[in-house]
Amino acid sequence: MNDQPHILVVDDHREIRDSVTRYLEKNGLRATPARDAVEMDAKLATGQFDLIVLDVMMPGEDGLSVCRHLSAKGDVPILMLTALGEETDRIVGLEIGADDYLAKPFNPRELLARIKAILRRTTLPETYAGTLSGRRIAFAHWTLDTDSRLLTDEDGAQVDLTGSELKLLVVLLERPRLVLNRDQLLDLKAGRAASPFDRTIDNQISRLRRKIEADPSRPRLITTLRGGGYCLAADVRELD
Amino acid sequence: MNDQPHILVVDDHREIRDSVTRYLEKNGLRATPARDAVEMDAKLATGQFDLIVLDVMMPGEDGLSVCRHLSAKGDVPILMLTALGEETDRIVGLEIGADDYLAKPFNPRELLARIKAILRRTTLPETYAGTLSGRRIAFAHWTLDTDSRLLTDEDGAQVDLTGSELKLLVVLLERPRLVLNRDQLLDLKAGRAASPFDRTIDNQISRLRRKIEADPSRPRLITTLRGGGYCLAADVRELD
DNA sequence: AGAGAATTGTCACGAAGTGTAACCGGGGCG
DNA sequence: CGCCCCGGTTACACTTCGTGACAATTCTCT
Repeated sequence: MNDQPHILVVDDHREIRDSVTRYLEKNGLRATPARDAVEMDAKLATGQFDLIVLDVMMPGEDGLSVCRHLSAKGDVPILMLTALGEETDRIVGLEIGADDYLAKPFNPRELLARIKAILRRTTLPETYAGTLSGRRIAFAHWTLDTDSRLLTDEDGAQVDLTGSELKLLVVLLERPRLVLNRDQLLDLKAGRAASPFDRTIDNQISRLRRKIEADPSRPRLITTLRGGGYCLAADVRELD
Repeated sequence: MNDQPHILVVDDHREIRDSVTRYLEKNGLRATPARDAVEMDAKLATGQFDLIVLDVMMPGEDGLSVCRHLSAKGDVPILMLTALGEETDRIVGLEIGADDYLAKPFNPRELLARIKAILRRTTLPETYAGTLSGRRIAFAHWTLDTDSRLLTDEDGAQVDLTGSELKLLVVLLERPRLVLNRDQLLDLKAGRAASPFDRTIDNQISRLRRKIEADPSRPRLITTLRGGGYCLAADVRELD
């Protein structure tokens, strides 16, 4: 069981990425490197992170832009890195949602200190209270209301879900078209690791399909990838 | 069974190209040589690669320019080779998107070590079913929906595909009228190399034909080129 | 707190998907 | 004309999945 804070290090320079990752790990944190915005998104989708260290200057999607997106969602704190030591950049960074800022070149110990400071400020157990309350999510011909645990058809037919069916469905809905294996699903849904030959998720999927698929023997919404896992094959949009 | 990482080695010097290719293969990787940017593009189109080793100095399109294009697409990591050991080049290389850099002349073992390091970092948890999700593709008298894995006739008749039939069909649909041999098909479909006497693809083709050909004993859509491979003989258009 | 109901995890068995081997048949070439 | 190479297809083995049954756990209501 590993409940150390998990840090995602996003920087396009290998040396910085790797040395930061190693340094954080040596100091008792978990750290995962990502090369750019694309890789970052992939890792965010399949893992749980407590903080993102983000370089401002990156090819592809720029750090500032990434930061704006992330902080709009607002669920993971951000520490920005930049080569420019100018005050204006600091202001801009903090304005668009970063939680702190550090100019390159920096002392790794200072980085660590700031990471810990942010974690102290932000570690509150509201992590997934937010994801399961007061949301309405539409996908395929269904609308899900997370408060009442009720799925409503476009014809008005209603199905209610049990707690764990709801969690599993939300995990899938938050990652449409992404292939998730049983380990990841169990981790994201229940926060625990799968034991070998664990068929829990299969069963949950089976029960969920019985409720949401038109023909549960020919699933179209939740598809199976043999040897891979499961995938929500539908477009999803959040209502408010 | 071979799902070793697949490396594309791009260098205009035959000796380097070949010795690197051989060395990587001796050490348990798959490696394919390419002489220049043109050949590289061809191989990328008909194979699935996990990393590209790219020489900076090349006739035709220059390595730096190639690298910029590739990293803009951003789906295959790059290790740059250069004869110049200057720091500026290193920075430039990394800035435009290379994942690592190695100066010639280099020790093959160091190259291997760096390749493995990049692969460790970039092997994502489980990527999008990317090309397999949310698409509708029309060809001949069929329409394929990749989400539901369903082929629909113009009369409305429907056929279900299995996961691997779908993958194979999409590989073909993305390369209409191009002859693909068994190695290429297996690489593109499953990311692995064919073992000698591997009849996997023949079987998949047979199963696919049974589902999509009007007369499976006289295939019109997927034609065989004796000694060559298979070819999708139909026009394809993507719907949205 | 305890009884009963609902939910969830585990086990087991059958079904389906996929790779491998073997056999068959056709066409080209000597 | 017969051999041989190559591809088509069938059969089968092995793995992975789906799901009913039941046990364990949690929830609810008194």
